[in-house]
Amino acid sequence: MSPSRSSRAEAAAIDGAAPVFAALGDQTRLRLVARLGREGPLSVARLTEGADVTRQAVSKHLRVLEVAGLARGVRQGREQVWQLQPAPLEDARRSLERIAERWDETLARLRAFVEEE
Amino acid sequence: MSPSRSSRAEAAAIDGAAPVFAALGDQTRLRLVARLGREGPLSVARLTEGADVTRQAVSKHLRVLEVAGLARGVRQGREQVWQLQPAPLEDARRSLERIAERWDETLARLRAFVEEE
DNA sequence: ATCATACGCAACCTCCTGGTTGCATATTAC
DNA sequence: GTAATATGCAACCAGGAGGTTGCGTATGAT
Repeated sequence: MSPSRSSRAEAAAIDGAAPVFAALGDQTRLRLVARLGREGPLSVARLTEGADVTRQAVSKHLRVLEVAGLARGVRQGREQVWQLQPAPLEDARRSLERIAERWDETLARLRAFVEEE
Repeated sequence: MSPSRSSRAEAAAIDGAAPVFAALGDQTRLRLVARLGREGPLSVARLTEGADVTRQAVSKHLRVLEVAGLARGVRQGREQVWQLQPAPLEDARRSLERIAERWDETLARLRAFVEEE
């Protein structure tokens, strides 16, 4: 296994994170995610209350979240109930952690380099 | 100060996070961020090597990152050197943490509710 | 049986995004 | 001074994203 810097696996993880961030990168959608986070599984209708767009728009956004793996919807009677899928959220969070951590290392290296002059 | 659930401040934090996620939600851009994280400040030219798009495209992406507050570029002679701006990255990470945490609470509540039946 | 509710599908529209190419400009190298 | 390098600016283009409206359909309530 190659050393810590820039492994294939890490590059793949980063590429995989992009769609998740893209899914989170819309205000309406991020609000949906936040609401699902604190109010638990919710139907499309209930999610539409409080969102300032049409039910159709909400449905579309939920579909996008589903494709990104961030949420899942199941039919219950005549309503479809959506819930968060925490795994990809965690992965995304870890990606950010890695990048920030690397940046700290980089800054330390640069400082050391400058001080050698 | 209001209690922990859904404060104005938190809502604002979430809304503010969306543009950051949007900026990270593009593969080319996320790769740039990752590279800046591990290789430190880099010029546009050096960032273009290794990116599979034009220098112009890279420049545009850097501009987007700048608007989102994620990176900053300074002129040094004839080249412009870009570096990461870790604060918004941290904020975004914290937003995800909050959502995940809330989700855990929600699940716990639901489990308790179901068991009461 | 009828009515209301909750939803999906499809068409459509507008605007933004990611990308390119061409040209102009400032800086460094020779 | 001249050539090469590093970048910015502007125009342009194709496609996708977010949104709406209209309609159809399944489920639940009365």
